[in-house]
Amino acid sequence: MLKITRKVEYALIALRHMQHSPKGTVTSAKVIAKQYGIPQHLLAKILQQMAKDNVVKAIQGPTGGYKISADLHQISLKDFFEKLEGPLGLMDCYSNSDCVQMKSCNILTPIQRINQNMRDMFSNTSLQEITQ
Amino acid sequence: MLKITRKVEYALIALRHMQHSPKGTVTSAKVIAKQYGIPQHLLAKILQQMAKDNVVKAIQGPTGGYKISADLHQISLKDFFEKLEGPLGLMDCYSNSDCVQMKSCNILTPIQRINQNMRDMFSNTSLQEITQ
DNA sequence: TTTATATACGATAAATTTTGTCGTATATAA
DNA sequence: TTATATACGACAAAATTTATCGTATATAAA
Repeated sequence: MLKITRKVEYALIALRHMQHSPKGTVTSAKVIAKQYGIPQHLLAKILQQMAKDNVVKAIQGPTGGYKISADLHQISLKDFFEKLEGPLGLMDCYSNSDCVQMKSCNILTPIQRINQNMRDMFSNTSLQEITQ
Repeated sequence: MLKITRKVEYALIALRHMQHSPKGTVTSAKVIAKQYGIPQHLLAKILQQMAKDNVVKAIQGPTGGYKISADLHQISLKDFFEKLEGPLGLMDCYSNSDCVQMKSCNILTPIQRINQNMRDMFSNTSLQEITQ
């Protein structure tokens, strides 16, 4: 419980790797996958998604790869997580709302408080802080 | 990602229910299960575990059930979560440590910081605050 | 003393989510 | 033209979560 997924983990590893590469460098999914023992195809898909989200830029063809295109200071961890995994919440009822127990649920409000704390925490941390 | 499990959810619901019952009352798993639409057998097991953890006390036989036995002010959400689900960490490497990528992992330190923030947050919240 | 109702607990099954693979298409540098 | 990269949907495997089942034991009440 309360774990980040491999998807997010791999994304962070890739970002941090690129952040520490010489400026202007393009890094292929293959290189990162090998270095960190990540399934190459899987990492590629994650990088593709980040490209769609305008976090990285993809360069095709041989000598192609990815490079960071966003200002990581400007992206909160919350936004990053949500781009990759959807709405952030301790329970599904926050994003889903089709819970039949809604009416009788007695912990909605209290959980909401913790939830807000968590969201605040991730809102106040930038991607840069993680990958720097 | 970053979700609490049903197990924890059900545990909190049960605790909150008991907390709001007249003092000295014993509540059976059945009653709570029915009221909140929780699988009865499953809830029973969770309550049994909480009994082992000395959070509630079990009374056997007909008219039996459970009642809160601990001072919920004294139990942090972190301890409660960990009693039910084991060590709390954003990634498995904190509890597991048999990760082959350990050496090459580049996000261990940064993740550790977030992790600590999360643990602090849950350490500084008492069960009472949730169930009150 | 019998019966009904509760907890106790291990085994197992179902469901869901996460994680990873495969195949094919397209772009492009050499 | 070829080799190597991204693009992307479909699918499969694995892991985890969630739920069920069966049987035993305790005990209050009839």
